[in-house]
Formats: sequence, structure tokens, C-alpha cells
Amino acid sequence: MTQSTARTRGRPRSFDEGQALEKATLVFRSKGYDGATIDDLVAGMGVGRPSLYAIFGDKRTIFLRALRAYAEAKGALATTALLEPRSLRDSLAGFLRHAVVTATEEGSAPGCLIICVAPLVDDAEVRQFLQDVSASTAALVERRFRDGISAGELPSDFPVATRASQLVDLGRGLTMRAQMGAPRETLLKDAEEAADLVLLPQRGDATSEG
Amino acid sequence: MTQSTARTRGRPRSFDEGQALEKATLVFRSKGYDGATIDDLVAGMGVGRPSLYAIFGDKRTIFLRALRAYAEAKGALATTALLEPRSLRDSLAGFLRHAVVTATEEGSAPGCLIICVAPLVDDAEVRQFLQDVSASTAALVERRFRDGISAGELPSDFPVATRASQLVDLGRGLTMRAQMGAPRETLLKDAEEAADLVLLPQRGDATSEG
DNA sequence: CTATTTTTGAACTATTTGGTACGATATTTG
DNA sequence: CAAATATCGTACCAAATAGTTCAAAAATAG
Repeated sequence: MTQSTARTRGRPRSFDEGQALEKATLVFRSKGYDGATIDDLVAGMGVGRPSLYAIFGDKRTIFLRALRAYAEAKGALATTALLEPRSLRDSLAGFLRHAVVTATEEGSAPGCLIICVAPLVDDAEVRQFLQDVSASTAALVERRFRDGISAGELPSDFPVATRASQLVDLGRGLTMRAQMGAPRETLLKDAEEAADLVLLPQRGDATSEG
Repeated sequence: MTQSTARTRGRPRSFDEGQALEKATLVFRSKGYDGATIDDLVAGMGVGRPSLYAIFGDKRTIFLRALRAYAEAKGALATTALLEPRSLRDSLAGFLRHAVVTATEEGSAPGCLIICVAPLVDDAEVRQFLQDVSASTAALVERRFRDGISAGELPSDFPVATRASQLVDLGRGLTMRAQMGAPRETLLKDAEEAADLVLLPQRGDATSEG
């Protein structure tokens, strides 16, 4: 779909580059980084071995590309959940719900490439990327809290940074439990309760409900 | 120390079985399960290759033994933190502090064998063990909450199961951040704030402080 | 239809890895 | 000191793995 009419010379590829990367993500999610062999990727991506090296590079490069694509998709989902116009509680719950849903997708191994797999990869570039993703995710939640203060959904002294970090940590916990086999229903319920938790009013808090 | 006087025939071992298992834990924590080769274990445990197989078995068996020993040690720490006589808030904060401290120990790779490494191991026995550990950890926190209700530290309608699960999830989040390189100081601060969060009074809650 | 270009599939090589065999070594027993 | 026993270190083998080579296939350009 990206450039279907841009006809190029030579034998056409038998696969779509983006789809192949998505399939690589599935392989890494189910086997981990070290556990995934080149043969696993060849089988899972539907790409011949020489083409794999020619077009995607070695395993490390494939993983980095899959990770970036995965983070972009997941980040877009999170941004939508948090920044679309809806109540603050729904924004937070939606953010966590998306995390749970992608971590418990049918047909793919439970878990998350960013949270469960990538942290174990011994690579400076991966580490840096994870720190960036982590920071920007927390910043996104924090921004939603600030918007909530502006909109009068939260008191002005709401501890935005602390609560943002905590919400993200709760999401990590949910995702790890998904990886460990917890059922989606349980996690979805807990996602709601996690959203409620971080919105509990402080002592001496004067916020009122609508 | 376990049986120093129980002299046995033949050449004595050049290593201590328990210490070797601890070193195996370090290897798995730093390289992951699939990432750790037998040679890594041989080098890291200080045990010759044939002795490794003769005494500990193959990699899977070594991992299971290391995991059980690690869980027992960590469980004892958690039990102490939660069940020793101290204030409820200190119990919870202590529980999280211990998790942070072991996950950021100097001289070993950051992270936790149970939370960061084991969930990626594709093995039914490991999965079952993780579920058991997870359940008993949450049950331990829940018990501390119940004790708190009995002691008047909490209102009788405190949602013990929900808050226990959330505290454990927050701990998972802290541990994952340790794995990702977050500094101990930051995590220790966040541990305190996580303990405070789960103890925030509910709406219409009449609990008072001492 | 021929030449050119690009991908594909099979086979190949070198390296790493898991697991084992065997002689040397260190200790207890008599 | 000699026999028995258990561990240690080196070396070895088979299987798996990473990465490459090369001819056949499939498309376009002239």
C-alpha cells in the first residue's frame, strides 16, 4: 500500500516489508531476543534467509527496527487514549486498557516487546531507546494530568509527576502479569481500579465530583 | 557451613554448592535464560563443565534450582519486611524498599530473576512456579492489610485484595525500571510514594493518623 | 525476443554450543 | 604406603547456528 504503483525493475518481492517487521515482532515476543534464531525469523517473517540479511540486516538490526515500529504503534494508541476528549478517568483507564489489550492479543504470545523483552537485550542503543520511550510515556500521562488541572478535573496541587510515574508502573505490572498468563478480563478489571487509585483525592483535597 | 564436618571420601569439591547457585543467579540475571550459555555458567559459577552436569544437571535444571533458591531468599526478605512489628506504612515501604535494593545491588546486573528474567522462559514448570510466587506474594501483602484492619490501622472496608495486587504491581514497575537502569535513589523515593498511594483513604473514609 | 536487474531458494562454510569420555588429581580408608 | 572413591581439567564429538555464495526465477527496458 505504501508504493504499489512505483514499479521497479527486477523480480518483485514476495513479501511486504512492514508486515514482515510485524511478524518479526511476534517472533521476538514469543521467543525473546536471545531465544529467537535466524531460522525462527526466516520462518516467522516469511522472508528467505538471503533476503532477510540483504533487506533487514542482522538480528540486532531487525530487532531495533521491529522495536521502533512497535513503539510507534503503541505510542500512537497511548496518545489517542490519553489526548482524545474524554473524562480524565476514562483517559487513564483507556491508556491502561490499551496496554492490556495489546499484551493479551489472541494469536500472539502474551506480553509486550517494550516492557517484557527489550529490557533484557544487552545493547546500548536498545537501552537508550527504552529510556526515551519510558520518559515520553510518563510525560504524556503527566500532560494529561496538567490538562485535567486546567479543566478543573483535578486540584491544582495534584502531584502530576508522581502520579504519572505510578500509573505507568501500574501499567508495567499489568503487562508483566499478562506475560505470565493472567487472563485479559482480570487485567481489564485491574486497569480500571488502577486508574481509580491514582485519582484518589489527597488528604484535605477539595475536589468534587460531577 | 552446611556440613563442614561430614567428611566424605574422594577428592573434595572445589566449590560450595549454594554459592555456585547464587553465582548462577547472577549469570542468568545479567544474560537472561536463553542468553546464558553453558560456558557462561561454567565461568560464572566457578565449576568445571563435567561437574556442572554431574551435580547441577542441564541449563534448565540449574535455572529452576537457582530460581527456587532466589525466590526463597527474596520471599524471606519480604516476609520479614511485612510481618515484623512496625507500622503498616513502614511494612509496605519496607517491602518495596527490599525489592528495590535487591534489584539494584552493586556488583550484579540490575533487575530481578523472578520478575524480569523468568517470565520469558518458555517452560511449564517455571510458569507454574511464577504463578505460585505471585499469588503468595499478593497473599502476604493482603494478610498484612488484614492485620492492619485488626489493629485499627485501616478501616474495615479497606479493599485488601485490590490494594495488595496494586502494591505488588507497583513493585513490579519499580523492578522493571531498575532493570532499565533507573538509579536506586529514585526508586527508593518512588517506593515510599507507592506505599503512600495504596494507603490513601477512600472517599468517606474515617481513618485518622497517630 | 534479448539484455538487464532484482529477488529467491538451495547449498555451503565456519563458528558456537551442548553434552560426554577419559586420564590426572586429591582425599579417605585400611 | 596402597586401594578405593570422587572430583577436576582437557579434549573431543555431534548438532545447531550465523552468515555467505551462486545459479535459477521473475520482472522491466529496449
